[in-house]
Amino acid sequence: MTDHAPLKLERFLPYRLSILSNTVSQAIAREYQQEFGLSMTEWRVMAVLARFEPLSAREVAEHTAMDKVAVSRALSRLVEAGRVDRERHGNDRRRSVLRLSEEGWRVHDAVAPRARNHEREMLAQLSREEIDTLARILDKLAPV
Amino acid sequence: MTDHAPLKLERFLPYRLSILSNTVSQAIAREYQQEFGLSMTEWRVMAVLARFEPLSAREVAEHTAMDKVAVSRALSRLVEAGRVDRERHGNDRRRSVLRLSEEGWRVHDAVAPRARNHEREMLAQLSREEIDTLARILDKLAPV
DNA sequence: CCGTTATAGTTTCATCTGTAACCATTTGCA
DNA sequence: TGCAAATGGTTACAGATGAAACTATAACGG
Repeated sequence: MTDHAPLKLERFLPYRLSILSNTVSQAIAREYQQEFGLSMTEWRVMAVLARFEPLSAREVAEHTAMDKVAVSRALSRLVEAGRVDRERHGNDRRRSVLRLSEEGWRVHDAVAPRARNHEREMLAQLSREEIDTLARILDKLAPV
Repeated sequence: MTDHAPLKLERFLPYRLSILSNTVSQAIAREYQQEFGLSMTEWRVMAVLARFEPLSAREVAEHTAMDKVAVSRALSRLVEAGRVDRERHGNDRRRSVLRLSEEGWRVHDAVAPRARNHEREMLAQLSREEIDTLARILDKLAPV
């Protein structure tokens, strides 16, 4: 047997990050799905529209770090469900002009507090100092 | 306009974690894929076998936090590729007995240092104190 | 023993995701 | 102008993923 130096997966940072992120995202996603029939991607699109509307699909993609195909699909479901209104841009007929509908706002206002709550529960396990450091780490490793 | 209190997605922790994790994982996955035709899941299975072999498929699933379906699929590709040897357990013929093949060890020994390297590059952006705190945070939020 | 229940692993199906190709429209510039 | 290149967005295809059903074997309780 030669010296194979196997990797300790459970100490390997990319692995641990992936586990944590999946655990958290799936817990949240499951809830949105069950109560509002809303996928994670759909929710991200709605959250961005709530903040910056009106936006084009491309702008939604920029804000959400999703690619344009994913955005297009999420939007077609949201428009179908009557949660987003889509118009054509007056000067550039390629662009869409996207806004939350009234129903979209209702869903947003129901989901947003729950989202915050999930984050709060997560952070409640950490000390003040750990929270600050985590924010700093994320700024360094994944600047938005 | 009523008070809609939209969510700041780019400050929302689950979102940021997901971005970071996906960025890191995809960068690594792409490399393994190109050079060894190895998916992330396959690599995880190999890493665990390297450390604990022989294992049954269920044990691999426990160590990797993957579900048994994902493990089964990864294993069938690895066995097919001659990277893992699969036998039946003597006393319990439901179980498989899994080990890296010689070829599997060769791949492992080529990939493991690269994996460590990725981690090192990532950590190089952080201070000693941030690294320690991050480890502590992960222990709290995603105990393995 | 024998029938029920549990376990190991695979297969199936429906959904999701990423990449590339595609269509329509607009822009840039010869 | 008018034609090539760029842009916004959708569609098509291929591979990945998760839940549930299924097969085979083993364990358990009367």
